[in-house]
Amino acid sequence: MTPRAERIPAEERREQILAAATTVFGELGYAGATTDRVARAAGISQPYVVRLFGTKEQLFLETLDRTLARLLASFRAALAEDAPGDATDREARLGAAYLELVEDRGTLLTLLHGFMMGSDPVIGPAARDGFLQVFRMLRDEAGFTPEQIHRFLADGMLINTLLASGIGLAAKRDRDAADLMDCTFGAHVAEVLERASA
Amino acid sequence: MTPRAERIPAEERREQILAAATTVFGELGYAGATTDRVARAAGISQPYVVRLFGTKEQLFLETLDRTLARLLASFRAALAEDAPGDATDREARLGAAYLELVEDRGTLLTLLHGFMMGSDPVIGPAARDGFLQVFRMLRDEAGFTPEQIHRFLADGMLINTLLASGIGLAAKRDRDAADLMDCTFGAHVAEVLERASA
DNA sequence: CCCTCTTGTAATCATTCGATTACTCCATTT
DNA sequence: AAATGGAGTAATCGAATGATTACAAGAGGG
Repeated sequence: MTPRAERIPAEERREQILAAATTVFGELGYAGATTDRVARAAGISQPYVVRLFGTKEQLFLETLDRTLARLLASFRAALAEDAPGDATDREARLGAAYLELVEDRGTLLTLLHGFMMGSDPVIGPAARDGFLQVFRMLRDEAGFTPEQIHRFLADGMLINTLLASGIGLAAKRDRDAADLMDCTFGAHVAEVLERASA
Repeated sequence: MTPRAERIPAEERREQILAAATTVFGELGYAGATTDRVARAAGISQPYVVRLFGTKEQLFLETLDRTLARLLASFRAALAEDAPGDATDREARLGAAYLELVEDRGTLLTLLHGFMMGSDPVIGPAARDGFLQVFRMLRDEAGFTPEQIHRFLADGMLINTLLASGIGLAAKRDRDAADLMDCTFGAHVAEVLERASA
């Protein structure tokens, strides 16, 4: 039949699909997402997604790689800003970089869904390796102390979880939910989280 | 055909199924788990699981309730120990209670998988409500300060994520993985995590 | 002894989903 | 103008899965 989608170079189309997949996998997880939903989000047909990536598993792996690369790139950019080399200052800059990533819900949620798949024989190792890349970055490139690493990762995971649970939506009606977000991160971060949940 | 499974009162059988479901959902998540795997883990047939719980969704909701109840009960028991009422001391006792829960991988992982389902119209609200119950407990019953709540939840989520990712397995072979666990939680907690991942 | 209720299964159904196949359309080349 | 190859889809297939149905087997009561 007449192709509805514009004809676009395969390389560019792959990138569109990966962007769509980041959103869909972030929202529904690996098992919950379907190749058809990714295809619709990318504006093309389901078989084409499969043809360009081989399998759903491979699509997820490439999506995971892409989100991890974005995370690391964002951190490295924050570290590269010309600023005093103080460790506390670097911590603040990385924190700000993380908060900017929250704006693109899909990136952080896809990463988190990857971490949750530890028992998968293929995705599990890939996700663990990604986690370790982040760890090494904080240790070797950011020069964080163990305690700084601990705090940074813990705060990140809490943000991820609150984001994934969609508690920002509840915060508009539920007083306790709003309290929780203010309480755990202060008004500024809470506002970012709430905005991203909408 | 001759029933292989022993005849057991329905109420008791439900509890067995919920225990099995906690393990299976914790490992595979809601979408990734099948009613058949839960049934096999409980030693009965798949249709019987469906009959006793109606739908897979309902089974997950009840499993979630059960895990949340266990978490809260464990915390309340820790708070009830006769000991000086100091807030820092309560924090330590709740932390120890949490670490004990890690031993039963399924409980914490099922909760975490529930939190990840924020976009589900039925499970999402239930999971958010569960999160808020924990929050209110820390605030009202444990008397935690906002900063204490923040730290406690953040550490919990990091533990959950490391547990889910199965990084304890990698720690045996990968030096960085072992470093990560030691680094973020100190040798004691790292050992618990490693044991629970096996 | 029969009746009935509870516990449980085998068989099967309908749907969903990932994947495959065979095709169309269009641009470029020769 | 015919040939080639890349971009894309419709149709369909097979496996998996949640759910339904119909049935079996034992326990207890009258």
